Amino acid sequence: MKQSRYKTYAREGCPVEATLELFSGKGKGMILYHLLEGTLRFNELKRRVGALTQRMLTKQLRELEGYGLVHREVYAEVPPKVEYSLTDTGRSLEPILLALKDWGEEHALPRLREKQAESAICETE
Amino acid sequence: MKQSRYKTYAREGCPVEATLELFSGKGKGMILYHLLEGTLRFNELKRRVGALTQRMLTKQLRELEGYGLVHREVYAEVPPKVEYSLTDTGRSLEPILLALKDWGEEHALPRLREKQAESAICETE
DNA sequence: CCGTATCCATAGAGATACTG
DNA sequence: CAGTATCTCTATGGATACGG
Repeated sequence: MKQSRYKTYAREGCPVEATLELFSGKGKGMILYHLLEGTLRFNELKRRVGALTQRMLTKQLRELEGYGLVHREVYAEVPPKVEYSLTDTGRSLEPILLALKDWGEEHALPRLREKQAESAICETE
Repeated sequence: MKQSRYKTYAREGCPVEATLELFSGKGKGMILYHLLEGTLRFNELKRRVGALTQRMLTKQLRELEGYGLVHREVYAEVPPKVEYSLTDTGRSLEPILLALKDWGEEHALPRLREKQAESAICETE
């Protein structure tokens, strides 16, 4: 009855999809990747992540915290200071994040540039 | 000026996000994962992927084809026969897919079960 | 067998303004 | 500094039903 070396997972409980869900939502990949560096304050993260609105950054961070991947440390100071860091579970994603980065640099980015070249007619501003 | 061993990527051109975009859309992870097995016909894929409607499966496959990750081979027969397989680029995602699967089995699935236990009050049907 | 076409509901995300 | 609060728009995906 051997028909596959890979286990067949249906939707409920597919480990691939379950893991991908952690990254679903704009910017989660980037956030996690930048936190590999170490602890970052909200605005440091915001600067690194670039094109994410404050609202979105907050939202994604809360979700990541909910997953137990990110730790949020609030300091009772004025002005306010909040630091974000990876939990152990979050850090265990490092191999995945680095693999995503490597693949992207090798395959995805070159294509993006092609596409940008195609549609370079617009938005030269 | 060393401040990070990791390069700082803004949104445009972040390789992590660029790679993640390939997986965005319901079922893409699962589809790619199952195609690691080898060539599959539409309905074989449908069975493995389980809770994906025909419409969605078609849509995701078209997008993956568009990314150049999946090859679609149509046979001019009656009844129709269409086979899907990974391109070389698609196959190069294998390390990522396996890493996602391994992480999921170790971390994500145990949590899912917790959550399901919590909300087990509803939908026992 | 392998899809399209259509309609509809919801979740995701942008812009912007305000606050402890 | 580090967030909420709205309000709006679009993209995503489910449920059919039909077609080559």
